[in-house]
Amino acid sequence: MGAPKQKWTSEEEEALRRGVLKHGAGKWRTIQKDPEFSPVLSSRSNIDLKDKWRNLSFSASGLGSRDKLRVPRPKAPSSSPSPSPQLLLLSAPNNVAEASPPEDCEKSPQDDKTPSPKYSSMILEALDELKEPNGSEVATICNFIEQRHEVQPNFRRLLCAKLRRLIGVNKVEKIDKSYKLTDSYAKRALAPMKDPSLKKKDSAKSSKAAKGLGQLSPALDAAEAAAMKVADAEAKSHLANEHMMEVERIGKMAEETESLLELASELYERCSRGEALTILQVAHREF
DNA sequence: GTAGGGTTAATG
DNA sequence: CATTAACCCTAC
Repeated sequence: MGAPKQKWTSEEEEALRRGVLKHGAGKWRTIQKDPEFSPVLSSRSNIDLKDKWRNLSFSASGLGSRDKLRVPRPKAPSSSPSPSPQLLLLSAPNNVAEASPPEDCEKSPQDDKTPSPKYSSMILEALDELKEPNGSEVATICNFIEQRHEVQPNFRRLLCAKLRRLIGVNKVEKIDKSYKLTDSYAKRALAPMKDPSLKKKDSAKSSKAAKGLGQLSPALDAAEAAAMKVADAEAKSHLANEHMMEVERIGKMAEETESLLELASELYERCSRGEALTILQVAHREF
């Protein structure tokens, strides 16, 4: 009818963010009924909240275009004072549980009419198979999948949405125009690592080291740097005794890197919203 | 009620 | 013509 699309206003978006901070992501109905947000979100359903949060999350986690601030909001400090000073807790909506080790690696016979089952698997499979160090562009992925399975004519369009979704769960990362598997996901997906004979570790981790890192976010840079250090340390330690120690150290590093990334996301979010933070606050996590 | 897949209008 | 944001549908 007369309303093609009802775009979200800054107020609605703000209410949603605060609602999630208060009640947590997933409690859409609760947020929508909360007297604090209900006036603003009256025209939105709980599903609308969920969808909007999904878009927001993907935008936030999709690091790549940080130059473009998505805050056309006039931002009036006088009328709309900074929201809840007490919060935090909610890290980012992006790092959700990605528990799916036994991801079905179904071959999906092309003969079988598989209308909906696991396009995600095909994409991950394609990315894994292509192994492009710089990532694969959508056309490549599309082509690859088309060769293995019958897909619908509008598959390319679906693929874009699918990729975005995979990025949302940190299984895929976007580099410029291309997509590739995330380090963390690739590691667990294609590394049984079951070598009882304990072969010597190959130090072929230069795949991404030599690549240009300029377009990655600082947080990811840190992750990459940590990964490189880990790899380096791994190559250097030949002593069998030290091996275990290294493993533990690596695990710890990975942990720290992850939390650092989380922190970076939080900081970036806040800065995007116009909040000012001091180094001291950051150092003491008092924000 | 929620999560996720999928579709369509809108925009660069 | 590719991508995004809002919307819709279905399974759990």
